[in-house]
Amino acid sequence: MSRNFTDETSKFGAGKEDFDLGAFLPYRLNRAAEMVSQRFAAQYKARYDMTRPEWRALAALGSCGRMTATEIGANSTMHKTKVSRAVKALEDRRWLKRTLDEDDRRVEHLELTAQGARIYRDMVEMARVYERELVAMLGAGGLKQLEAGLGAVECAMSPSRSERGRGGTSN
Amino acid sequence: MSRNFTDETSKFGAGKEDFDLGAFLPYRLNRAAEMVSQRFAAQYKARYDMTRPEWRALAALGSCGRMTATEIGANSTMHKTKVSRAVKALEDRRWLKRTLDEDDRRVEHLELTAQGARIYRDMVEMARVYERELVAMLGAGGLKQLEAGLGAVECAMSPSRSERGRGGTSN
DNA sequence: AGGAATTGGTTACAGTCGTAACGGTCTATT
DNA sequence: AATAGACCGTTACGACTGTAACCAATTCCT
Repeated sequence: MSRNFTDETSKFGAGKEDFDLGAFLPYRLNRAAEMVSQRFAAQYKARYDMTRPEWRALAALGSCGRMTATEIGANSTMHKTKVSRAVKALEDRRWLKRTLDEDDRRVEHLELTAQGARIYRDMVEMARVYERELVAMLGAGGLKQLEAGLGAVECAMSPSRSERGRGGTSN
Repeated sequence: MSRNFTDETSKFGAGKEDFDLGAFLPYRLNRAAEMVSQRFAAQYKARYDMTRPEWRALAALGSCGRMTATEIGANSTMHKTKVSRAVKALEDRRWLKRTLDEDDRRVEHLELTAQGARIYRDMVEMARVYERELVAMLGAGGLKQLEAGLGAVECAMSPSRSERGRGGTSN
């Protein structure tokens, strides 16, 4: 039949094939990210019925001032289509204004409207408050370690190793 | 019209309303998690055409040996429906066997088949290799900091604060 | 005993996502 | 000048997801 993990509800008799998903880095990272960003997402979803792509696009535009869709994608690591849809949603709410480039009529410059800028400022305030809460919960030490660890990941994963699956501006 | 972020492509003239998405913790965590788990997901997707929920369920079953769908959800933090679909997919490939509980006929006990266990062992090997790669890229220091930081997040977010949006076993 | 409430698990539905294909525009090569 | 290639942005399509509703079995309470 199967093998030796039949009556034991834990993993310690098998010796070699014990694997704890809860200790697996990708899993832990995902879970932490979900928990941390879900809380915030719930806030802006409740307040503005905004999706995460929309918030990212808004944030990019708010801080950079005027960009193309491609630039938003690069800045906030979102796929083309996600950006396209988010931009359309923001435009539908009149938070965003498109302007065709005169020299190159493929690109359109995106800019927040006055109302969009108001929302952005409010969102930034929410983000700051949330981050303060987060820092309070993490403690100064935890925060420092987390930031260092994230830095290491970002550094390790960026444009390095022999990428086999292609990089790009996906998800 | 709008405001004062019209001709500056960066953020330093506004003084107060500069906000860098790239420094925002939820965003950074998400990005790191995506990068780290995407690489691995690409591997098992290519090798076994497995989705992430399927891998999580397989991992839970492989290490715990015999559980109910609800237990899998709790162990791997997945929503009911995700577990249900993943279990069905695994069953369709004959990697998984269901058995109705005699005493309580609502619950079904799930167990890997011999073939499922083989796949699991292979996947665990892949996971270990990948984690070693990861550790090599992070460096011993980065790894330690990341784990400490993740620990802080896990500790801070678990069953604590006055949850306003309900917790649960979602995504 | 018997109805209400709870639990395990599935599924219809609407929303979201990425792939791939597309239309329109620009650039390079010939 | 004309054709091939690259690029910006959109969209049809299939795959995946969570919400809510559901069925069936069990437990709780009176």
